[in-house]
Amino acid sequence: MKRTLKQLAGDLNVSAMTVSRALRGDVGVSETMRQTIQEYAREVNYQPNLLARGLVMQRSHVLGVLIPDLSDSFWLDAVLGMERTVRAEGYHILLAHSSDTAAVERSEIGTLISRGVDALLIACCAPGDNASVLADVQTSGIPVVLFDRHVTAQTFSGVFFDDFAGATQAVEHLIGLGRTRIVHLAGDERFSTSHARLEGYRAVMKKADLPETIVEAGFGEESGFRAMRTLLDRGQRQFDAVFAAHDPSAIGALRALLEAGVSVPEEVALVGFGNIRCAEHVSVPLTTVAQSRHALGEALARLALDRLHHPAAPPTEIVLPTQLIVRQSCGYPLRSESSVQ
Amino acid sequence: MKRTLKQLAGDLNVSAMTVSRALRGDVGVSETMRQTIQEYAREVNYQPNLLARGLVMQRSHVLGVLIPDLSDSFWLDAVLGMERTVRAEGYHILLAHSSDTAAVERSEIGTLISRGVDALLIACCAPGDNASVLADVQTSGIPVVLFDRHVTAQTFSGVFFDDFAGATQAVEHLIGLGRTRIVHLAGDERFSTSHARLEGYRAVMKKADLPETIVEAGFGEESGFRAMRTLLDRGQRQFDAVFAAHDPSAIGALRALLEAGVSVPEEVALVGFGNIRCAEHVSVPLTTVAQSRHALGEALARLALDRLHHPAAPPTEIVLPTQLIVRQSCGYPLRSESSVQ
DNA sequence: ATGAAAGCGCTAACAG
DNA sequence: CTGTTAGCGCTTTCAT
Repeated sequence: MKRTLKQLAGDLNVSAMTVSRALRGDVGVSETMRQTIQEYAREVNYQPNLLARGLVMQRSHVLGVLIPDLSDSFWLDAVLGMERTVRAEGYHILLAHSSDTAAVERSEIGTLISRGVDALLIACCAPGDNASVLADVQTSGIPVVLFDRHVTAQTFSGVFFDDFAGATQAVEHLIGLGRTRIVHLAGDERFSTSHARLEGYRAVMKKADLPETIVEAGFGEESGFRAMRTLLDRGQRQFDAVFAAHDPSAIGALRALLEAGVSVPEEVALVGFGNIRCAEHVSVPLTTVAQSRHALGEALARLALDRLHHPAAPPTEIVLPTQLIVRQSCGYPLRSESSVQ
Repeated sequence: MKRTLKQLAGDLNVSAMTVSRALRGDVGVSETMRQTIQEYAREVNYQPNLLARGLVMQRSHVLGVLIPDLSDSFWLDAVLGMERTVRAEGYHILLAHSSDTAAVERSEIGTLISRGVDALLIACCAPGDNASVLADVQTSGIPVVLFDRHVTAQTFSGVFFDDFAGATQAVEHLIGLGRTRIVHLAGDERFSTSHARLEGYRAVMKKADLPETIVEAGFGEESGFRAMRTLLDRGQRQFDAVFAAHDPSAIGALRALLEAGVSVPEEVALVGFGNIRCAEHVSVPLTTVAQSRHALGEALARLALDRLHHPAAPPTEIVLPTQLIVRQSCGYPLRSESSVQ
């Protein structure tokens, strides 16, 4: 049976207010009374109704997190970081996902607001379409903080990786290993991350006075595979290295290369971006640019909580560094990672 | 500014009730009135307060899902299946995770209840410790449905895979390929899944009159690696096949085998369980027992919704089949999977 | 230190 | 078809 505060009060012959105060550790209750009430509450396994509390307090202690895709561990790892951070402060996370669809994103934003979230933490899948919606939310008094993907049309607070620097690091590494004809498998340019990685590649190639080859290769393994097949089908191979904007497309490209009899890294060096779990397991362990997803989540959660307490603070962007993880696919001297010790 | 029903009513000079009815498409509102109200609501971007609605209706249209671990894509895929299924019926999911800790699990159950979830969908991480808590929840009128892991002490409704049959399939396949000295890398026996897989192995081995070798190898890659190292360190190798209760431990074992110079599948055949994403990417693509995670989620969601509408229905267990995915690690004639088309 | 009254935003039940 | 009253479970404010 679900018990209410009033029932407890009735059982103990005190007022609901006294029970409420005792249970929350509020002042104005005698020590003995508090003891009695808390003990009884535990005994009957009383659970406060947080909907009711949220209604009257106008604060649910729930943060709404909206990500593009539940099946991408990148987002989940970030959410895990947020979760750990906010749990310590008594907040919970209501997780929603947009399936990378602008309309769904809009409707999910609405639902989260409806459910009374205190702030909205969002990796926006449709920066173009939904910027104004986010602005509305912000205006209505609910803090909005962005992560990983920028929304250019407006200024929001957020936490992002230095995708540009990560890309330059990767490409410079390839050049340092003597590669000169480097292809970039670009992601979807509508996302700031893909765009920044592309720009990083271009900046380094330009500075080194090397010719740029850019192929749109999306996010996935299949599109990476197809992009590489297209490149290979052009006849005489005209590249000795590949920098992919996303690990899955790097892995797809790797498969296409190996199937075509091209040796990696001897003939073609390969670097990805993201350090997904499979990256170290694929047939040629993948060199890649790693991002600390937990750090992303933690920083974002802190930013959101800060905005909750200081709603008037100016928009703040936090930029997190990336790290190049060198494995075999880029042509480093071969050494087994797991043979350490 | 967040608007309320009453404000809308004031703006339009009608009663709150009329607005409420119009917005929910309830009967008893003239067509023109409905039009006017809906239009105005859209214009001012009204979002109903679902906390308030939930409070009065005693039904939040939120299902609480509790999983052991957010970073395991197995659970997330199942949640995705649930999400798709319940969204169509206007329900949302409040996701919580226990970090595989009994105490956290208990407290999360409490929080979910506090947040007014209509049902609890749980993959219990501590079947022993928390069975009574779940029973209490059930008694309090909130349907409890289990998934993947059984809780033996009580009878609950739930959806499970046929782990026993999956294991027999795997072991029989190895025997069919001529292997006779088959080792089982067992998971944690406290979980019904690990236990069922072990029993499946034992049943087949017993029936075939083959000697059993069982090694505890936990869930992870590292523990699988160590278990295999221990086996190999015993000197003369005494097995020609390995059936691991979990893919990660199979992958760890694979690494140990290859590092020790044992060829897979020639000298030792290997079968895992779970078909994790990396399974097909590892250096020797892994034969494994696959589970349809989305099917799990969908079946569970349906079961939960059904229990919501028929609270008195007797406990029902749904058992889902598994499927053996044959790749190279078990010694099937080598053929590239990806060369199709 | 304790209690009574009022109301958060919404809907069920009844009235007109 | 529309409005009024009451109350979901809780907390704030003001009494006592």
